Amino acid sequence: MAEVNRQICAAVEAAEKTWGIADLAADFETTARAIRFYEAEGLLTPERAGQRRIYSRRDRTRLRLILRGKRLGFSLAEIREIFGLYEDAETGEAGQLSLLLGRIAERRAALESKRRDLAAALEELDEVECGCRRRLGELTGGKATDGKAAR
Amino acid sequence: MAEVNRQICAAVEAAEKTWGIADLAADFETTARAIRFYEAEGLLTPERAGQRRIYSRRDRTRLRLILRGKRLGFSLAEIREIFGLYEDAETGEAGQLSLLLGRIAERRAALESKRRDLAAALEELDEVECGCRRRLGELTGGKATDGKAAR
DNA sequence: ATTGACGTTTACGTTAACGTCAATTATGCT
DNA sequence: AGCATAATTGACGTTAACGTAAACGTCAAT
Repeated sequence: MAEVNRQICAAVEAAEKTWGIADLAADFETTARAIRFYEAEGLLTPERAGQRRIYSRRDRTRLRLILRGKRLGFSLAEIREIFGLYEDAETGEAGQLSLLLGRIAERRAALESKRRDLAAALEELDEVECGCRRRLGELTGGKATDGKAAR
Repeated sequence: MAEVNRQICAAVEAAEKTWGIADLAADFETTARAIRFYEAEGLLTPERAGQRRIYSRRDRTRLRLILRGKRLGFSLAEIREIFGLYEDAETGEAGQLSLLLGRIAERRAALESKRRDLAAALEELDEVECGCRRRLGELTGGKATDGKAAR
């Protein structure tokens, strides 16, 4: 039994580094519950050592993509779709590949639309900050130090 | 009666253009229900003509901000907070204004973090597309090297 | 043999952001 | 005046994305 475990450990170490679910949760600042949920949604497929989940470097990459997608406002369903797209890009047949390029173009359009939204938001924030600084200058400048008359 | 209506119309036109809830829903590709919900959440405060809601240009701007925020993955609570920030920038006292600059900096950090996420996502999409095109080229163009590729 | 730390499954609870439907007004048109 | 159309309120339903709790397994160290 312990013999078998040592063999497995050796094999795993030789093959690749792995992590437990708590490690992932800590490293990515999420929870074990969330990670299991993503698995239930088909977004992660970790190995098993008996009952326990064993996460590889590939699983970590996936999780990073999931969380990034979430931060960008994508639903798990959309993220799953994107993963399918990534998958197809590697395994797809020629007939599907040109179709795939279309889906990739859609994704790109969605992302660039989001980029425009982001740029607009940043720009407006700039304006707000400018107005805020100007107002601050008026309020404090007109009281004690009367150096420059903002107008 | 028609006379009164004409007067009202004239007054309204002179003052500012307005819209009904259905107009807004159509223009922004959302629903009346959602718009009412945003109001209930304190994100919109349209005028009233008796029962009915009357939306000004300012309300439209607000709604645009709301929807953009949502597309960027912000919750309505966060959006409400941002609105409060915008509000304070105009009405705030000097003591609050420097505090406000801090909150603005936080917002900016959040947005730029999101921009990095976005850039990374676009970059990876590029890689996927490259791989996809390469594969497509191999499958349709090159059949000399069919050692393990084709079936 | 027990304890304690971690992990698992199952199941029900929760929150955000609306959708849906019903019952009422209000408005515009004829 | 009468009717269709549109808007409002209120109530309940729904979906996504987990949280939370219970009950159990496992393994190393005491």
